[in-house]
Amino acid sequence: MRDERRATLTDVATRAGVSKSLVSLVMRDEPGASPETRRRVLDAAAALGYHPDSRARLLRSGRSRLLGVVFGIQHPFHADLVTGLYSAARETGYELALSAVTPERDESEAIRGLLQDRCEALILLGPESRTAALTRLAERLPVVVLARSVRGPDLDVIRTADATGLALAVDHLVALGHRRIAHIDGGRAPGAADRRRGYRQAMHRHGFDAEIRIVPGGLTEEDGARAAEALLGDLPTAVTVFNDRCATGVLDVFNRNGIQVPGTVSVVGYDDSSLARLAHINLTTIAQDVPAMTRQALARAIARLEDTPITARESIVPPHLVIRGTSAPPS
Amino acid sequence: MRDERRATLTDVATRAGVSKSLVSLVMRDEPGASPETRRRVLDAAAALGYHPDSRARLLRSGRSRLLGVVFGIQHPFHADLVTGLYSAARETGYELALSAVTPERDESEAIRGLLQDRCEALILLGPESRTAALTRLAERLPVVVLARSVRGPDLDVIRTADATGLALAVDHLVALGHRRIAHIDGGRAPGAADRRRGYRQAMHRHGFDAEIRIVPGGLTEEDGARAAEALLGDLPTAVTVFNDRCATGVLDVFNRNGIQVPGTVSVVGYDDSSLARLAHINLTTIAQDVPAMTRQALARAIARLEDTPITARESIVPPHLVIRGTSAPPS
DNA sequence: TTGAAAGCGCTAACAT
DNA sequence: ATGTTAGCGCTTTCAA
Repeated sequence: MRDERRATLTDVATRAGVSKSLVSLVMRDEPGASPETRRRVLDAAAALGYHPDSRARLLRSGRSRLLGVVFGIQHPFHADLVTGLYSAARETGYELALSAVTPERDESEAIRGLLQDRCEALILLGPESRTAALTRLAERLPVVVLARSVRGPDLDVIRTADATGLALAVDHLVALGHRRIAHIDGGRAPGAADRRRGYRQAMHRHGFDAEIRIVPGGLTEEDGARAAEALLGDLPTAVTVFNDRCATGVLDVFNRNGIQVPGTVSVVGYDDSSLARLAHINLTTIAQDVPAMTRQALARAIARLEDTPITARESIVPPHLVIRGTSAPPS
Repeated sequence: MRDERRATLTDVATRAGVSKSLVSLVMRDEPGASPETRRRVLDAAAALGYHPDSRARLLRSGRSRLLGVVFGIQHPFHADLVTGLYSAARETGYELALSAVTPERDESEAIRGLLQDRCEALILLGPESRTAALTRLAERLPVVVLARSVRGPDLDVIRTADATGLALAVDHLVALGHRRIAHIDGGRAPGAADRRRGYRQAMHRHGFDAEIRIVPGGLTEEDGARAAEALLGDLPTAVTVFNDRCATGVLDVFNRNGIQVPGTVSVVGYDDSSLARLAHINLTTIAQDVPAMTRQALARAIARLEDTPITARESIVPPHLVIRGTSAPPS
């Protein structure tokens, strides 16, 4: 069974008693074949279990219609973005080729794989590569950077207004009556600098310069746990955290130490990842607009490929606050 | 820059002043070209920035050397498996093609994509498809099922001895002095039935039939949290949980309710996912041998493709216990 | 509406 | 050691 050669276009043509060209047209849903022929071809194809060979197709047409996506497999928010990208790719005529960054497979390797697959454009999720490397890459093919802020001549960037996001968090907490608000940051992670700045500016705007307190954090639960421990000696009444994953580490340490959330300390995360939505976490957080971001990323990549004129290289998507159970007035 | 046509084999041949065949040989590192020619070709290729076109190559050679991998993008343990698969694929001469299952993209769609890419074999991580569908698929190409137990004529299965895993967990707890040990199960998830059975058998073996208590759980933090709440009214002294993710939900609810872990209740997870290893979670768990499983999965797929004789269709990898901080003698 | 022929970039079989 | 030829499965002229 497995050894039967796959059916080819020629097989279908023979069986349907027409030329290859006609079969080609029909398979691509192009006009130019009579309804009668169309039906015959379709029948023959079905009977033979024919599936077009994308490689040959692409080889001939000189295009792959493949968009490469580089993502961090350990990163929950990237999972959300990939989910969005798949949805956005529907009906565009382009396919996604995934390439994961793992602890043992770095970004350049992930990118190399996609280039070899002849992807026409690349979408990079929170890439760690240096700006110079990204710029060089963008000389070869369109590159869309998602969820990281970079400036490069040929780079398209779709990102959240991260500073605004943190301002929303601080404003929310201030509105609740907080003023001793700390920030657990993301270190050198993409977006961390902007979020730090947003926090600082918002605190300043409210006249709480004296309360500004930035604790070194990171992107993982572990980083959050460590940061929370550092906070234990001198608790603020509220904490904004770099991301949801880090925030769960914070919550965990607070729980273990009998610190009520939001009773004693309020916690606000960032990303609105699936983590935050879990009933027992129920984290107040800043939501990045994943559908908008992924739709735009795809649209941008395709526009570059099809030479559609584009004005802005950078697109900044506004975030919004999602109030859940970890924020309340100070006691 | 971007518009320059990519260099082809012919370009390199012209530039090096040799035939295409020679270039082809050199690029594939095959013997049959003089060192002098080899150098000239390599120089020319470098000068032109030539990269072989894998599609054309594969079209011609009739093979894609592509192994399709279907995984759940929201599933932390799958992330570990994919990481292992990438490492295992190094130096095999085969490449991995990833296809994700997302909330909006089901398994059959993920598989369809890979088939269209002309993958030669498929590796499915904890597939949800029905046995009949998997069997039908296996008629078309070699299929290796990872981390799920299925029986089908042409299916290769690599999985952990899940019943043994739960026996290890129960034995460990019994050795510590526990006898009121509950199990939060995984419902209909892959592996759940075996783990339930392992729990039941181990309890029976220790003569604790009267203490057998199975609580409906699931794969997510949420499921774990719900199950833990169900337990609150009548706490056992120890709980074995379907997987680590679910166990973190359990831990969280216990923390919130002031229940000491492991003081009041011991908790043992399953998977040894990156989650369990986090310092602040520090979960005692059953480790699946990811390197062994992924190495075997790859080897099996390749063996099928190369008609290497294989005796067993099913390979059962032994798990082992990883003792961390969530298990201790009952108080 | 249909078909014949050329060729995408490459490898394989066969010459030399 | 090197070159020539044919053709993988498809799309794309172009002609009928």
